[in-house]
Amino acid sequence: MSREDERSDEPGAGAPEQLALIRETVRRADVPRAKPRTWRGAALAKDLPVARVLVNKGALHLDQYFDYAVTEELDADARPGVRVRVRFGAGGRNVRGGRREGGGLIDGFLVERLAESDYNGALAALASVVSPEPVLGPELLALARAVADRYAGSLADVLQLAVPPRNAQAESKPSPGPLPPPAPPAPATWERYEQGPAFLSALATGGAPRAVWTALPGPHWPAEIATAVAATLASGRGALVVVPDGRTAGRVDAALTALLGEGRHALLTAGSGPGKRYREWLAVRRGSVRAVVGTRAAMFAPVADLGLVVVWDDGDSSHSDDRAPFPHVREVLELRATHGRCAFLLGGTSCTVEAAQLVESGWALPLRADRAQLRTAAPVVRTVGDGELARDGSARAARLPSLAWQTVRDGLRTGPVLVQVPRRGYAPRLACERCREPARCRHCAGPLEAPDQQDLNCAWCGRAETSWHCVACGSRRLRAQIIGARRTAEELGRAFPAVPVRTSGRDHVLDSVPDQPALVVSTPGAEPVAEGGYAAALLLDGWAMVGRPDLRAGEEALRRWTAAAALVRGRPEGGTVVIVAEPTLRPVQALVRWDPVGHARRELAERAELGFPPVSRMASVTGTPEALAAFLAGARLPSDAEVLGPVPVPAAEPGRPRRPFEAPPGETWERALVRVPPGSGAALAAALKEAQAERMSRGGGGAGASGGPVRIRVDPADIG
DNA sequence: AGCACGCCGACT
DNA sequence: GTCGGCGTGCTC
Repeated sequence: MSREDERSDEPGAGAPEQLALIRETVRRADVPRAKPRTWRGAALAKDLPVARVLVNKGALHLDQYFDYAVTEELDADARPGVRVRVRFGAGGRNVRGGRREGGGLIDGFLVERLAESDYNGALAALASVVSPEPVLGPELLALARAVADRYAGSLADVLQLAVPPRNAQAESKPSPGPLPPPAPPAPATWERYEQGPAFLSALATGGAPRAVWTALPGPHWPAEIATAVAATLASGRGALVVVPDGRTAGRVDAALTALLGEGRHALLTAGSGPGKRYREWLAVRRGSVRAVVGTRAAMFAPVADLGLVVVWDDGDSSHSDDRAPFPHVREVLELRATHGRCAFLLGGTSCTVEAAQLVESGWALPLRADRAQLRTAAPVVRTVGDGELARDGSARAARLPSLAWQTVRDGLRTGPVLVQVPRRGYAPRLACERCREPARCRHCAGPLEAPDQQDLNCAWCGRAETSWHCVACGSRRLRAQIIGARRTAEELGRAFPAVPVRTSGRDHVLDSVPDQPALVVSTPGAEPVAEGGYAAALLLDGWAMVGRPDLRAGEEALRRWTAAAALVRGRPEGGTVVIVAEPTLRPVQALVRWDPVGHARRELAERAELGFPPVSRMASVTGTPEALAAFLAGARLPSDAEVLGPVPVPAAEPGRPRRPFEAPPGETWERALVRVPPGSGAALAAALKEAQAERMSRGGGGAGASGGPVRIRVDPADIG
């Protein structure tokens, strides 16, 4: 392959002159088409001799197809969807003596075979077909295209996330034949939801319902997801389930196996290793497995005849990919449901603002249980606020209010008790000292910060605030919120010396704990499942959660609290939750009433009023001040776009690895936010992509005179 | 992004 | 006459 290419310019080879001739000819404007005839003497494929190739390079101005000539030798293997290698790069031009070299071998995907090319020049030949396995089908290509457009990213970048790296061993093994569709499953615990059985029968009969499902607390949701998958399989279609982490994937996997047996579904998680994962992916791609459960990369899984997509717990941050262009599972599955005409199920024990918006806009219908069902499934929730803590003298001494104390003691008589403690490293947010209203900028409503503990600045637009007062109560005093709960958990352990203490956290996550008295101390998200449900839970991270400097702080707090509380036994079995947090706080009230949907809807209404995502759409643009200024000056943003900032972004600390949107150590970068009203999101993404493409091709892209590259992120996660 | 072309001044 | 500086533009 490549050896042949490099040798072809040796003296005496007849082809170079001929090639030069062809090139001279096609460069003239009166010869519009390049019709490849020969390549270094090698005959071209007789039928459809042009291969349209997506070159695997992320740069945006390269976000286009390139045509290559298909030699007769590669004709049979060079089918649409296969991985190919091509020569790409400058130097492929007509050098002295008509030789052609340079431009390294680069990977790509063959997208299409054509009779002729619309390129005004001579085509280079396909260097090789990496493997005849077609990995990029038309549906996956269309999806990747839509995701790239949605996020102002390049197709190549998205495909890097969507198509796993090749493993020759996995390809050499044939996948087993597909099993016939199973019988439709019984609704089982779906009966607890008013629309549950109707939703299942719509799936089983080939329908495409869309639902936002507020799952009842308790252990049934993995089986409920499995039942929805089984109903879809019964209709002869495939199904895809995406969950936040491998542990959760394991639970849904077990539920699917229990319901459907082995061989009907694939588990796509990083935990299974690249070889096994690629083998499973291939089984899906080849149509021998019709159902998939996996973590976020599985959102692109090429399930044949997709009939249902499911995302569980869409508020979990790991649903957001950490590589460009940072697609979010919920958004990608929305695209799949819309384009592929398939059913959509978004489930969780809590409710994100985005999920509430899907219902509000009429795109999806709510799938909820009535209050009676909820009262059976949910534990009792009690609060202990600052006031009570202060009044309760003995509590202050023990650093734990007596209600919490009693709840733990009583719970330990009948089973394990969960204690949720905050993780380290939450930056405090400024709020009104009296009423806890977050301190916001009066111009753009961004969060206020006090970087030097002295002056107030807006984290979004950078404007200084010199005379802040609370918009809710008029107070002029601010407080930064602080924590002290980890020690409390340690003290609890000492107070019950006869009871074993188990911990679950970042580097040591427990899957489950037995149904025996124990104190289980866990950070949010790492809570083990208790086999018979927890007897009680103590949520000690109230302030840390609500005080995070993030737009989603309230929603995120409620999500983590409900996730922990959902592991506790229901009210009839005596399940009790105590949360140490101010009972007037909105997410605390929502937990007590177990009303995550109401909370999300209120947040949504506020976001709409303030012009926040997801009602409006935002994108961040980051780079050196010069690069950012040049980019914003050159971009043809939609007329309704509003630019906030720029503000300086913190540089990375020299020691630690750089986070995605930090400046390199020692450099000063800035960030601007661009926001558009509902309906202009696509126009914004297109404008940003166009401006980036123009910039890359003109300014040389690199650290040239134009000030270096800028980074674009649609739906930035960290907007304060 | 790479990378080669090409137009310029200094060298054998 | 030829080497190599970097500014400019293209990649099927």
